[in-house]
Amino acid sequence: MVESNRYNPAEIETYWYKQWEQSGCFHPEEYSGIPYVIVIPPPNITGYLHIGHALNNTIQDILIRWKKMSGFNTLWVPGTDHAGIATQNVVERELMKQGLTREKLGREKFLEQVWLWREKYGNRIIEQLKRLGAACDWQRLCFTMDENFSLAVSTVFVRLFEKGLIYRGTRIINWCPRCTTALSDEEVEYKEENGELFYLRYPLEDGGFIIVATTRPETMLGDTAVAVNPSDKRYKHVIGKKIRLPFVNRLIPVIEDQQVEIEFGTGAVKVTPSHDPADYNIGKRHNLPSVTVMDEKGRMNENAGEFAGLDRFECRKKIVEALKNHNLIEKIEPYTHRVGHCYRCHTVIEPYISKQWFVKMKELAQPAIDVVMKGELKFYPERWTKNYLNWLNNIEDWCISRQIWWGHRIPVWYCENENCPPIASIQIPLSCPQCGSKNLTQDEDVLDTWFSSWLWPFAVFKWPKKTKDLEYFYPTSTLVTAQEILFFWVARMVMAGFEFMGEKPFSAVYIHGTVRDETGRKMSKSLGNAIDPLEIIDKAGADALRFGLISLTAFGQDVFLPDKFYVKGRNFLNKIWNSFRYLEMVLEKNNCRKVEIKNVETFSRNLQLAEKWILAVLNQKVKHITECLESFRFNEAAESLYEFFWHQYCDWYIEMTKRFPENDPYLVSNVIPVLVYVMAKSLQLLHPFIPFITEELWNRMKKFTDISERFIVESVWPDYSNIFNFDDAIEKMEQIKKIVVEIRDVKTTFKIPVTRKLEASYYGIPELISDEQRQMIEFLSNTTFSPEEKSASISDKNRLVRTWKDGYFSLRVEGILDISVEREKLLNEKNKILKIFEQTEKKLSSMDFVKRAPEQVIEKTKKLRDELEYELKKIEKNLQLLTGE
RNA sequence: AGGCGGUUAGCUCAGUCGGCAAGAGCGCUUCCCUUACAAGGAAGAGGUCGUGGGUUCGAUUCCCUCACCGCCUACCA
Repeated sequence: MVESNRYNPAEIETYWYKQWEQSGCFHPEEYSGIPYVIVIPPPNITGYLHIGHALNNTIQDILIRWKKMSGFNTLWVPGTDHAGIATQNVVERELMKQGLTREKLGREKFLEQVWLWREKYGNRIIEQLKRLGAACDWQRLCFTMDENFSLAVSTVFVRLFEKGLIYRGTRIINWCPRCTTALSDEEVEYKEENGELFYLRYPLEDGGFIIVATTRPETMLGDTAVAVNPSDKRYKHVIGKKIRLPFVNRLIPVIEDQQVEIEFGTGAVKVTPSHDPADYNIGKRHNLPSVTVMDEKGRMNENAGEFAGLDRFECRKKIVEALKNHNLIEKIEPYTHRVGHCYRCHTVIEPYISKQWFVKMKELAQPAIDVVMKGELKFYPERWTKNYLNWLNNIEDWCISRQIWWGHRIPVWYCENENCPPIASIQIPLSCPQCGSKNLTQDEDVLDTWFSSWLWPFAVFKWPKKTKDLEYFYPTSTLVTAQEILFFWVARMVMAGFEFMGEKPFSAVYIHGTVRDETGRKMSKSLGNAIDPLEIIDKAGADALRFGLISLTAFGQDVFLPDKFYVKGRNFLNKIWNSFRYLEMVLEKNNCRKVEIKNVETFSRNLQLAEKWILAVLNQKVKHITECLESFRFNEAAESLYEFFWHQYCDWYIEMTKRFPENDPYLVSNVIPVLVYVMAKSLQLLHPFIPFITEELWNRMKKFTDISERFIVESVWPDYSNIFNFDDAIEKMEQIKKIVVEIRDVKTTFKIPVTRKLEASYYGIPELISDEQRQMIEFLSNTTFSPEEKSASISDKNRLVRTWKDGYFSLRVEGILDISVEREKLLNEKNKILKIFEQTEKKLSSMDFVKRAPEQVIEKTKKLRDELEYELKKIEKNLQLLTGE
């Protein structure tokens, strides 16, 4: 063998990916057959491939490759998301290094910079997906800011606007003072924080105090009331009285509101309609004025009097100080509470009153609820259904305007005449339909990025154009995603699918787990706990990464990745590689030119036991693997294949075939074809999981087989076949394996190297009667067997006897045997089995059990009892033989 | 506060309909560089399946309690 005995993935992976891409084998052009379609959850253009992407895309790749091999016309549409806020932040940071800001540049120049950045880095993650092996159709690569996609976005906006489902309104929304934009409710992340609860003494106009509790004393400057619960007796006497608000000297009333909790704090709450969503509601109910005390950057504004100009947190300190000086703080308690943060920059969110665009969601949500209720759209695992429905049933309107520049500009124009209604239009309107004025200005804001991604499953096919792609590939089949974007994205896609296509966007949603580190935290760069998948690809190859990831990730379960998780995959690849080298060697030694594996008939006649056995086991695997894939149990499939290939095919079958001399007729006519056939089928079954090595080896097989497909992914997925239904062969082989293990065990017990050939004789062992079986046992246990006529005699220093069924075998050993080792071992074994035996006996002697348990179980238990009994007898006998007792 | 998930070998995880003598990989012990593979081979050790109840002939599996870990929803300032 010239080639390395270690598998080196680097070159092979690069080579094959290029071949796949150039051949266009992932690019369906025909609109025939049954389509199987996946749209990728589009990663951000700012993104790097992280381990979560690796898992997400490996799963999609497995599905696509398996379905393609199963005869579907498969399509996996890739693409990226423009990620408005995230991308704008990244580019702004770049600019900052040059001392520039977007304001200095101006909108147009700034957007030029973003596009430049996008050209340069926006496809970084796409290239990384290729390294993972993703079978995407790159010719259909899509970007949410493509011309077509933008058309889809404005079309959707205008349609919803005209339908009255989009409106503009002044409301309290989530505001990020760092990104200076509004956010939707979903874009706020709540984190538990250790803060303080301040008890403030608010002076009543006519003397005395009322004490209110707050976590945000700086907002007091915007207070317009103090509220108490109407049934709170403590405060009955102050209702309607006025409070002189410190620092700003405003007179504010004490009011009653049901919403106030009597139990919390002092039972009296300060009301700041401008800076708290709950207070906003109280304000609305009582017609309270709103006083905004901060600007868009989170700094105190002119309404904050002496505190104007201070940052909100700075102001908090200052105001607490000032309150203390005026003896207006009753007490301060430590307090943990949940604080909202911007999901893009993690700045503390400020509830803020502003004019924004909203989508009315209730009506849109209904079909998305119905389709799941009817079972026409299913979640795997099923439990997500509840989360999904719960969110949709309690849905709030969606704030879609963002005060940033990067994104789809809101397709609305305002007439110079303020009395004219806003004009929503796909094209730039030339004049105001109301007054005819040509002086129109477009809304400054852009749309939430998710307002484009919710159109993904049909916009990728160029909707609203009526394309062939759209007609044939929509609706898609399976969506593979993580739980984090169930609301952000999945639910909204379902709504959009019904609203604009009149049909669900996919019928199955597989939600996989989140990859976490060993402490249970999400892997993320900022935490510094991330495993970089690219590093692993460099080190061990994408196949190793994929295999490790998949075999550790159970159905919908989160996974804590240990840092060496890829080792299993790496070692497995090496095993496959070397077993293949062995095959090549055997073929060469036996001058095999062409093995016909396509026509099973050619080699499946007159098979001996071992060949029947491995084919039968393979046959069972084929069925099992397919079932696993159908139910998203990828880890089980991967594990099962691993076990079969390594521990059945390599450990036993290949080893067995080594007993034949070169050019043995049966070896050439049957064994080698079976070896090659099982290899080929295994490669196919493994291909969705580890595409690169299987492609390489598949192609190498063309030299000596009738394999002709260009790529393994174009071959046909193995099918269960009745021809290989050799159940009895499986049973017989298990017996043979047992004898071999028994003999090896004797060798190990006495520290005899496996390599040392032992002479042995036997009596009354049925497995040793057939030539084939005897040869296998002799070969695998490295012994020579000759029959004995008489019954067993006692073990002695040169001979060790072990019973087997009604017979025995005895091994001749040179040198001294330490009988005590064997004795101890047997005694231990005996104790262990005795316990289980007694349990089983007890079970069987119980009337209840015999009466109520199903027949099968009773049979099984009896069989177990008999087996244990036999084992015990065997050990007893072995002990006797050993000691002569 | 509610909902969901988890708790199985030293570590990371499997375990479908209740019927196992409870599995894997890594790690560990002993022996072996046997011409496919030391990223390997052979033989092993290691678990009262988080706690306490219940249902059942039988529970790691189903039900309830509690404990701890994690996640997701929620306007208690």
